[in-house]
Amino acid sequence: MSPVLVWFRQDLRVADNPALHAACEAGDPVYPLFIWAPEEEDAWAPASASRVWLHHSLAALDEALRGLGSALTIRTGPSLATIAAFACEVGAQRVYWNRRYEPAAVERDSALKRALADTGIEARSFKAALLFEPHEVRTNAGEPFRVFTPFWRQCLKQPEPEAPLPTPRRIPAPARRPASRGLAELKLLPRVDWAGGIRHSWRIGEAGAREALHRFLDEGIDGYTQRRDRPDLDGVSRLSPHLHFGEVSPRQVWAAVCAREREAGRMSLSASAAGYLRQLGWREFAHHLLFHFRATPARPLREEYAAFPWLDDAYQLECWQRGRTGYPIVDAGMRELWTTGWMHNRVRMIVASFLVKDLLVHWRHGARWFWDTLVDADLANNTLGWQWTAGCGADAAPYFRIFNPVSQAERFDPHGSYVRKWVPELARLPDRHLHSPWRAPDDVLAAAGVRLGADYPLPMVEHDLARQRALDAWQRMRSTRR
DNA sequence: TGAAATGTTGGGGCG
DNA sequence: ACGCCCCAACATTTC
Repeated sequence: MSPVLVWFRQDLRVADNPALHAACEAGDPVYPLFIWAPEEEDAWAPASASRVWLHHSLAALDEALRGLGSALTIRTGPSLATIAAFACEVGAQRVYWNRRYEPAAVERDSALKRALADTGIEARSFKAALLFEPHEVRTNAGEPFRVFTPFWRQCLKQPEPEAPLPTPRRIPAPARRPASRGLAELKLLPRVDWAGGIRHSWRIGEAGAREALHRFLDEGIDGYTQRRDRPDLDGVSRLSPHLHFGEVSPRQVWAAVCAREREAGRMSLSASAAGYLRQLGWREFAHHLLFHFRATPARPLREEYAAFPWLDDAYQLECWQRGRTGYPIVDAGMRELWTTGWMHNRVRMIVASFLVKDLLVHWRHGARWFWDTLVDADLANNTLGWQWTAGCGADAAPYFRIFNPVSQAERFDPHGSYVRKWVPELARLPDRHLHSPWRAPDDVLAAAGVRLGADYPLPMVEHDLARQRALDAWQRMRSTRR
């Protein structure tokens, strides 16, 4: 008998779980373990919305494990001491886990591996969260990639991602269940329950992830390239939180998309399927960048941007956070985020551009707010997204690419149904005035029951002026560099 | 995975 | 018939 610990982190699933699968192979007792150690995540411990998700996802994992004859043991950190004590307690000589790629996790895990080896415990880690390991994809010069397209081309030249592993038929259980903390003791749920919108918007856990994937394959993927930029339509997979917590693996998504294309009788991937897989590619790219450029959560990859003259007005930041900027598409997005823990990606770009360029608030404040409020908050994706918007990251939008919140709204929410859903006080405005109510004639506003400045704010900045101000600030940064 | 400013072209109205 | 202007449509440049 050689018991083995399986340390769960961001891989809260039983299907296609390499660490769990390997642990079950020999028939020795398996101890599924989760350790709550937020202080080990540097400044990026799971925040409010993520904790809600984590709570329910752990409950779902425990249930799935029980269905397989096992159960989840919950302990609190620090990780090293907890694992060492647990291994000693149950006589385990082996600890298996699936790899993470955040700087703090990488550092902690490798220290842990060494420390365990010193005490004669075998530690093995597995690839589970990504299709391609960040250190295995390199430019011809042996450097990490900084541009997405060549990165993804290189990935597609690699051997095809492995087929997903099956769920273990049974998880060998020890004779005696080890002591576990109760999930409630972790206090992941808020004391004042504001999380109803999140619970209502999602089915959290592995079964919910599978359901979302199949819904998307059945009714979403065919029109993906046409519909993916339309927040008013139901055109995206909404898999991001499930992927973040590892309730579904990118390998499973990859395999399911390819299988569906074969069923549809296609010889090669449709544009929509390829376009969707390319989005998984952005996720891979984000992890590649975070792994190789570890300071980027706090510092711009393009160092000249460290000198950018941000304004950082706390009141303006708060208007943005609360969805009271006076730009309907921005406010709709920020309110969708606050209510559901998620925002459509096109709208993320619009609100991010507004914060960083129209308000000149440092992208780190935006990144932090997203970190607190998104159920899919992911350090790699969040960092890439904000540095992309701010123009200071890898393959970033040039700084002068400034979104016009009105024309973006007119293009991507043409009938206004997205704005009407999240900014109901404007719902009765006609389409042509909905996205720019300050330009509506008084009688139109009156007929729609809107008093600007009372029912809905006036624009906090004038976009044309704000745009020019941002370009000026950028010029100033460029001249101080010399 | 922009937007605005500027330049070019070509059709039509008009004297 | 011709030159001229206007302007929309499209292309290019610039931020």
